[in-house]
Amino acid sequence: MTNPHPIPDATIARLPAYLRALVEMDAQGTARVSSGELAEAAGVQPALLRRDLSHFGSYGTRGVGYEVPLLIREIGEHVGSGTTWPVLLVGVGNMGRALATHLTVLDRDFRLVALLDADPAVVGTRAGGVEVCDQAELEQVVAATRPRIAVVTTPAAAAQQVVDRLVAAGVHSILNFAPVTLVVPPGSTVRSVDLSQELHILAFHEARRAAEAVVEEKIS
Amino acid sequence: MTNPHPIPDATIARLPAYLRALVEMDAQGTARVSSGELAEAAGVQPALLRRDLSHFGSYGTRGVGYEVPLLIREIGEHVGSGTTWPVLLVGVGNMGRALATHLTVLDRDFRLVALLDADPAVVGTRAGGVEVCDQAELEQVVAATRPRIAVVTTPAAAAQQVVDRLVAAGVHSILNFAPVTLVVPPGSTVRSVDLSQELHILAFHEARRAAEAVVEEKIS
DNA sequence: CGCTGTGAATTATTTCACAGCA
DNA sequence: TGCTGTGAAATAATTCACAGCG
Repeated sequence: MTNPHPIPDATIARLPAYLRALVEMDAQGTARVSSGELAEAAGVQPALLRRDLSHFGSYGTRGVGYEVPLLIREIGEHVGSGTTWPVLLVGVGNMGRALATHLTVLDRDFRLVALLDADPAVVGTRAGGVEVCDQAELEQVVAATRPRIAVVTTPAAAAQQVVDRLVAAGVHSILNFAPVTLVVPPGSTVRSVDLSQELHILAFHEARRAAEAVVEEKIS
Repeated sequence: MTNPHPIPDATIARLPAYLRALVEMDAQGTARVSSGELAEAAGVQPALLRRDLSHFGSYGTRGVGYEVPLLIREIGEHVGSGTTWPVLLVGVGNMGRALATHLTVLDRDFRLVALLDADPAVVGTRAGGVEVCDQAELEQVVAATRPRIAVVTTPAAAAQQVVDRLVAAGVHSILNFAPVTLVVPPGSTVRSVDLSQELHILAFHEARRAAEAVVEEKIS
């Protein structure tokens, strides 16, 4: 019923970075890594990497390290590499178009199965090799293409409504680029990426640095 | 020297969401909010909102709540609203172009001051109202336009080198969209946004949901 | 010997719950 | 009265440090 070890969210969020580093090592012909090497490539502390992996099992050899191909397989299984996840994208503006292309070109684990937009001028055009359908037909398109993940790049005002419809239609994993805080019922997952917020966080750090520079100047 | 209260990173990361919710409320003519209302709009618990704000001072009125315009001013000051931050973008591919437009159109706190790309075919074209310069001239462009924040949308292979040059040139805040783990010296900040990683995290949750559905089926 | 896996300690973050003020 | 601000408690995440194994 409840899991023996609920895997920390923070761990899950780091798995793709480990996997990427491993794939790169594999491509360069590296057969084994120590936790120190892999941790450095992924930008974390060695102990944290070992702890993260330990949540899933024991894949290393003491005194030696990890077999790269084995670890790729194990982590890959957890983050769903190998499977090809069907993805729906809603909102084919600048950003949506760029993401559609990106997705189609760059990642073999995800396949764009449908595009939706509310603007009649955009419906019927193509992006990432897929024709844009009318957003009004969201439910039918979901039923026909059965996406497991949706990317939302609509204007902020439309996003919550779109997400509600997606969830009702059975799409429970959503990646949101619209600048709004979205709510979904438990059992569904939203992750949001927000350019403006990211920049404001950086601006906070910049402002902080500027303030410190002033203090240092006063001291000297 | 060291700060009296180091403000938690987690708090900083939430400030932009609070600010956005407040700005929306202000636009709708709401003059006051309780922590409960604002917390709901930002998708957090009321106590967490109050704790976050308390790191900066005491802006509310007991028994009443917060004055929306006052709080906008206070939070805005911390995340650098009001100032216009000059931003440089490196790597004018699909994604770079979309972000350049996005940035120019959507946010008054940030201004695109320069674009760089390594591809001679792209140099000289325009995006977001700015002409693309040669990436080889990064140092000169930085010296001339003095960006405080850089957005990196180069291919993965080029990103670390670009970041090294940016940091050396005095740009200490970087938003990375390239699919690599970047390292910067202490005193600089990188934040990374990675489509593929985000999708893999969602895939993990999807896989988990699928597994649970199977378990439930077995029980019934 | 060297590196993994992991208890224990530490640090960070969130939530509880209520005193205190407008 | 009702809501803020905040000690204290609870929870989550990370790091230390070392036993244990190949």
